Amino acid sequence: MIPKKTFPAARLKNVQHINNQTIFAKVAHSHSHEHDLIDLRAKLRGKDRRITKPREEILELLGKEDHPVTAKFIHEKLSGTCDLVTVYRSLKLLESMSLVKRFNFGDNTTRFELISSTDHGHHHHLICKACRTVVEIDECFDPSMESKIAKKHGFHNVTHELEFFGICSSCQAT
Amino acid sequence: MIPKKTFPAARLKNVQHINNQTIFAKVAHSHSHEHDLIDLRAKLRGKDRRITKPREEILELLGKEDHPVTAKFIHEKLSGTCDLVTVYRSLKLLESMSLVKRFNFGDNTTRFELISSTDHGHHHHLICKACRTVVEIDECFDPSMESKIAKKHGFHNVTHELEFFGICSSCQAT
DNA sequence: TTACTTATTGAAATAAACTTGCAATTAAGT
DNA sequence: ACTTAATTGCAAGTTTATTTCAATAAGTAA
Repeated sequence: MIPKKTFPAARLKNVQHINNQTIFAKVAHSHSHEHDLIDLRAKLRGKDRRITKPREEILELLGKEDHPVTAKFIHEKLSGTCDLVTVYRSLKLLESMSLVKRFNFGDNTTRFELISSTDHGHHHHLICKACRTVVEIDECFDPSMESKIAKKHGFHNVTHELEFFGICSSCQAT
Repeated sequence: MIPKKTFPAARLKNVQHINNQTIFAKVAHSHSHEHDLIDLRAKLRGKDRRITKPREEILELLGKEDHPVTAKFIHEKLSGTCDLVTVYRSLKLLESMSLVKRFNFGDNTTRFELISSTDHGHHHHLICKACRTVVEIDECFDPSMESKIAKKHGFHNVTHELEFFGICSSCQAT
């Protein structure tokens, strides 16, 4: 909410700056890129589900993105090929098929990211509170913490969402 | 979103079950309870800001709650004493004064919690994906991880949001 | 290919969360 | 008590996401 006001332009255009981290991510993605479409076909087969142009296009677009993006962003990028409603519906489907993961960076909009085969979608983000630049983070804490918490409170299938927030180097200057 | 459909009643009533953890939290809160109002007065003084009934009431209500609650929930609890808009505005003010913290559990609604003097608002939650029960978590990972990430990417003032999700013991049965 | 079945889409309406503008109110200094 | 301006309430407006339903198109079988 705070950055929404302070940097409307950045939010509107959904700018996501490039740095070493993201370039790396981009390379990693383009490798598994066409594999995702095969995955889509495989998962849809024999399930009263259909392989449609919007679904393929959204998956392809996500494959090219370095960071989680909003439904609105996808719709704009696809400019006219399908309705925003279809984007929402497709993302929900792709999520249910574990091809896409949903993120929330605290600005009241959901972002979606392709689940890469390497980390199974489990990684975290470092977000600049000023300009909303996103950096992908590989590090994670010791998984024993999770199982300890699960055991302590009698929960099963415990997972976690972890995001880091701060001020990036270029925003520190200004 | 998924639990929204599966358990509409739980979400509607904003049910938050009681267990050992939450009872503990309640006790801890009621101690610092009146201290928060003093805090409010101190922070508002000499700043062209006013101590108003809605602000006091919201702070008092949050002091009695064990878990983050929505603006809507606060408005309903306060039943008619002030408008929902005022709740939103007050929460924003209280947040800016570091008296309240904003949380996002991935269901498209913001929840607010009083920042306790003991942990300075830094703690995490374990949320049941089925019934939305919330448990307060004291554990956190080694802070060196945070500084490492900050340094690596040239970020300053790095903080984090960490939430755990799973299925609670009573939902496992059903 | 053609026909058939039904999942999927688009468009409009709806819902929910949150914000904004403005006149009326009220807290706080004098 | 008077004055000033911060705050509130109400109505209207945004934004994000979902639902309804007729039209479309994907997959299957002849």
